[in-house]
Amino acid sequence: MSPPPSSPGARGRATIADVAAEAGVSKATVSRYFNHRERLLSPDIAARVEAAISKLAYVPSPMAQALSHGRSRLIGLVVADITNPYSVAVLRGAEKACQDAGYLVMLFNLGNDRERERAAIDALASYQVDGFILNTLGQGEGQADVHTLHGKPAVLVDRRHAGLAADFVSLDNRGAMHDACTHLRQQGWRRLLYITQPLLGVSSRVERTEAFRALAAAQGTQVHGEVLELAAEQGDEVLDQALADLLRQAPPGERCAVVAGNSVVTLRVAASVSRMGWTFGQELGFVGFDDPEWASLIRPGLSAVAQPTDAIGQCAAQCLLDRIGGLQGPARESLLPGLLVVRGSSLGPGGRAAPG
Amino acid sequence: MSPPPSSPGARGRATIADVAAEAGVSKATVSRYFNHRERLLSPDIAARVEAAISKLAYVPSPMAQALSHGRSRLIGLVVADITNPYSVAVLRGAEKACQDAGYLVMLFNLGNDRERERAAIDALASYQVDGFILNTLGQGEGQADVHTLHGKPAVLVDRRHAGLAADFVSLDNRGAMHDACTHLRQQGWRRLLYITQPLLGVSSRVERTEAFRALAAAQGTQVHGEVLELAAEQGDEVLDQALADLLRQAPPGERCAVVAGNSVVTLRVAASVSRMGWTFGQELGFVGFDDPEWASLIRPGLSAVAQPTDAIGQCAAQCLLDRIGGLQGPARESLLPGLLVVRGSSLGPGGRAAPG
DNA sequence: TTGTATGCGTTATCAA
DNA sequence: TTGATAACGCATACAA
Repeated sequence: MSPPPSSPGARGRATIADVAAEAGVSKATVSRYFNHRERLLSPDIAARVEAAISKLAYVPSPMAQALSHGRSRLIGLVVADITNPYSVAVLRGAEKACQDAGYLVMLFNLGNDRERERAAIDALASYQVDGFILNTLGQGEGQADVHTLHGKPAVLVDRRHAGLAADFVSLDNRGAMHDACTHLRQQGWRRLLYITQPLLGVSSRVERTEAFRALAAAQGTQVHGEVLELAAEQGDEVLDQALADLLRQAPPGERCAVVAGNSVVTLRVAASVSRMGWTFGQELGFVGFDDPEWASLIRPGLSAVAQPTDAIGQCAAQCLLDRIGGLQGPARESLLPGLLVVRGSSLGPGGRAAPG
Repeated sequence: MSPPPSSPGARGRATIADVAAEAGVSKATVSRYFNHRERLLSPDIAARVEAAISKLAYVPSPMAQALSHGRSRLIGLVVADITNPYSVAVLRGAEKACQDAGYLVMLFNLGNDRERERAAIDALASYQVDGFILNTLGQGEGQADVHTLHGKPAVLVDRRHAGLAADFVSLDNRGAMHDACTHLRQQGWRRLLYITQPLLGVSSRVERTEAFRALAAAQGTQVHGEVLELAAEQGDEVLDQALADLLRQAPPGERCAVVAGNSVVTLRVAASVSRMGWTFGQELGFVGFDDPEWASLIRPGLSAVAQPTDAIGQCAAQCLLDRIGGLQGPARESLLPGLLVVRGSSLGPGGRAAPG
């Protein structure tokens, strides 16, 4: 209530000097109260400092700390496309983990403009972020290399980076593809078409495609596998034609199914099937990567490999915090398992779907 | 190539002192080059400074600038629930506008925990953000008041704040509800049920509900309107029962339709209709607020009021930047119009849907 | 155990 | 027009 000595609150918040004056000690002592508490501070002094702090509602300025000590308690998060539900889901997990650890997240959305990746990292670095979480293309003009990170640790999410020896967190793409294809084969779908967005060197797309090809090859004559790269620019007729071809070229009695590389593809496939007047699980089997909220609304329910997006985000954040904490050693790799959710789209005629 | 005088790059990036030494001028001169360029700097000195800057790839430290000058070029963005697609869509527009203006966004997700609103703002403020974009509940323990904002300007998105005289940007809820209800009535749907998430004092929900009630009342005997608040905790049977009741209680020949308050509700209604074995546009008419990407996949297409989320985000950011730029005056209010997208779900038996 | 002095990178005030 | 110098808020050697 009574105005403290050095007029805090006069222009903004109380500073360490205000607290020092209020407690009748030096600024260094107040600083020590926060940083080296028990080790070197006498109880009575500590009590006085504490009283002054709570009286003035003093909170240290992270900006000033960053300038002085070098640590900002800021995490830079670069995301290729915030429109992508996957990015958002990961973002959510990562942001929560950072928050819990006392870090704040600075966001930079590339809007799928790979040329801005470098600029994004530089901008974030200029704010002295303690580390990066990167979910980007990892290609193009301003490709990131070790030097780009300004000596700060980084963790890659979902997409590997050619010249970047950083920790990596992602879905176990190979395992997930295995689960999806095995399930389809067991349900009697013999002719598989994998549809993906254009690979463009994006590691997750490449890995899934390669896993699909490897699985089809390993099945020998039992399974016939093809791959279609479908670009956003390509009209719906391209997809419609591809699906029609798939069924037409199948030998009599060989049932056809589609595996979609992500929910963007799933959406287009669902629209196409609707246009053709087909029903999933009848003319065409289906399993998609990603499990969007509307998957169960499409009759008779779309089977999907659900990604543990929240866990991926939290794991990424934890990895990074470990590194910020000083953890040394070679780049680590965390591959989290997906969860196959079986619905009607992938069941054979006599099959039964799990509830939901 | 040759090591500059004061060893830049030795420990991190070049500083203003390095540039000053390289150019043979004082730090103040270099600072002036950035802040008061043409006004008070001789051409030859400016040229020398410029050369040194590009040679050392010098970039001013925003942290140091913030400490000294008070401006951080940081925007604090508090969002109630980043899981909500609406929040993300707005976030996207806002982040882009901020980026274009040279601002970076610090993100804080409340995860629907209204008690953390205060903590969120404080945390952001401690980083000296220049302003806030708030999409929160605006209620609960740590309710925000003017003092909470630490003297920084703020803009409210989608949800008004009781004790906060800040600019406000949102969908024109009344207009959108008018469009939705008028369209339904014109198509012959006479018995309307508005389903919303629990109001909880959230202004957008309250406004839509009030608008619905007002419209129904204004229609007199032509339209019968009811409201259902559906909580996430309530089981599906509650919704199923409500829809069944709606139809059962309708006089013979009076067709029933649902208006959904947002895409969360839309999802549940679609699931319920699926469980009942109904078809939209037949047993039940439908228009929903928000136009999710899967709206056209639900047969025969879900009619919706699409929000201009991107514009809302950009408008919010621009409002805030205006204030940061010093704009005075009373709180402004920007109500952006929604776009009614008509699909099969709201058409009468003889109606024709717009393509898409 | 505590206080003094200095640096972190920048801007602003005041002289020159 | 340019240069010293003092903040900005904090942490840390170093001295006491």
